[in-house]
Amino acid sequence: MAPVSTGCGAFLRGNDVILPDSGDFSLPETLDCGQAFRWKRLPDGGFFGVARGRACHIAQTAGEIRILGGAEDFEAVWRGYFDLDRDYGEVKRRLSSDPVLARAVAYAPGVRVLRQEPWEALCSFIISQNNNVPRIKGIVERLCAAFGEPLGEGVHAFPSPERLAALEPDDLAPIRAGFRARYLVDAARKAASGEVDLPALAHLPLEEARGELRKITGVGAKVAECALLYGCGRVECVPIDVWVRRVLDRLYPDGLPACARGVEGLAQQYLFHAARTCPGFLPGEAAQSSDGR
DNA sequence: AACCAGGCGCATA
DNA sequence: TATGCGCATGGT
Repeated sequence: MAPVSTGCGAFLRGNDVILPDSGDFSLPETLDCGQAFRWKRLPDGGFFGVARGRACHIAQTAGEIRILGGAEDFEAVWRGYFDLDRDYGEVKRRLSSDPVLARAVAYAPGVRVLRQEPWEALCSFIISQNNNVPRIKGIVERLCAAFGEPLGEGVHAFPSPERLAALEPDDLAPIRAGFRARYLVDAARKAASGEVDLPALAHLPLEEARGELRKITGVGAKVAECALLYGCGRVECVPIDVWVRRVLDRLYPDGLPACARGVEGLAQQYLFHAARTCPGFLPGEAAQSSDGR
C-alpha cells in the first residue's frame, strides 16, 4: 500500500487513511479535552466531527487510527488539523525531563493540540467564557445548525464571519449564548471587514497578534491566547484559565520549566487535562469526575 | 436555593 | 495597576 503522504506515516487502505498507532494520538484524549467543541462520540467508540467545511468519521482500534473518507480530505484538512507532521514523541520526551510535566504526559500521552481554523477557534473560546464544556458544545452546535452552510445529511459547516456579521445580537437568541451573543457579532463584523485580519495572526509578532484580537469586544487575554494557540498554530501561547492558574500557582510558582520553551502551549494542554481530570494531580483538589458527551 | 462554569468589561481607588 | 461586581444560561 502506498503512503498517502510522506512524513506522518499514514497510508491508504481502500478509501480510508490509516495511521499506525504511535502512542502519540488518542481520540478521546485529544478530541474531548476542551480544545475543540464539535466532536461527538459515536456508538462504535469513534468520533464524528466537522472542520474546514468537511465532515469526518474517525475510529481507533488497538493498532491503528482509521480516518474514513479518502486521501483528498486527509491531505486537504486532517493531516494539518491533527498536527500529524509534528513529532509528539519528541515533544513529550523534552517535556518529561520535568517531573510534573512527566506525570501529566504519562497520564494522557495521546493528547495533541489541534490546528483549528482561526475564526472557529476565536468564536468557540468567546463562547467558552464563564461557561462549561457541555454547554459550550451545545451553543456551538446550535450556531452551526442555524447559520452554517449545509454540507448534506443534516451536517453544517461553521458559519462564516460574513454570515454572522449580517446579524444582530438578538438574531442569535435561539443559540442561547447569553451575553456572548454581542461578542460574536462584534467579532464577525471585525473579521469580515478586515479590521481584524485573522489570516495574518499566524505570522504577526505575538504582541501585535494579541493586540489585534483584543480589538474585539469580549476578547480578553485568555480568549486571545486560545485563538492564537488553537486557531493560529502559535504553540508558544499559554491560555491561563482557572485550572492552569491553579497549576502555575501550586506547581510552578516560578513559571513553566525551561524544557517547555517554545512549546509552552503544548505543555499547557497536558497540564490542563491532568489538572481537570486526574484525581490527585493538583495538590489539595478533587478533579472533575466527568464532563459532557 | 445558592453556586459554578477554559472570562470580560466596567467602575472605583 | 488592582480588586470587585454583574452578566445569560443551565446544571448540580
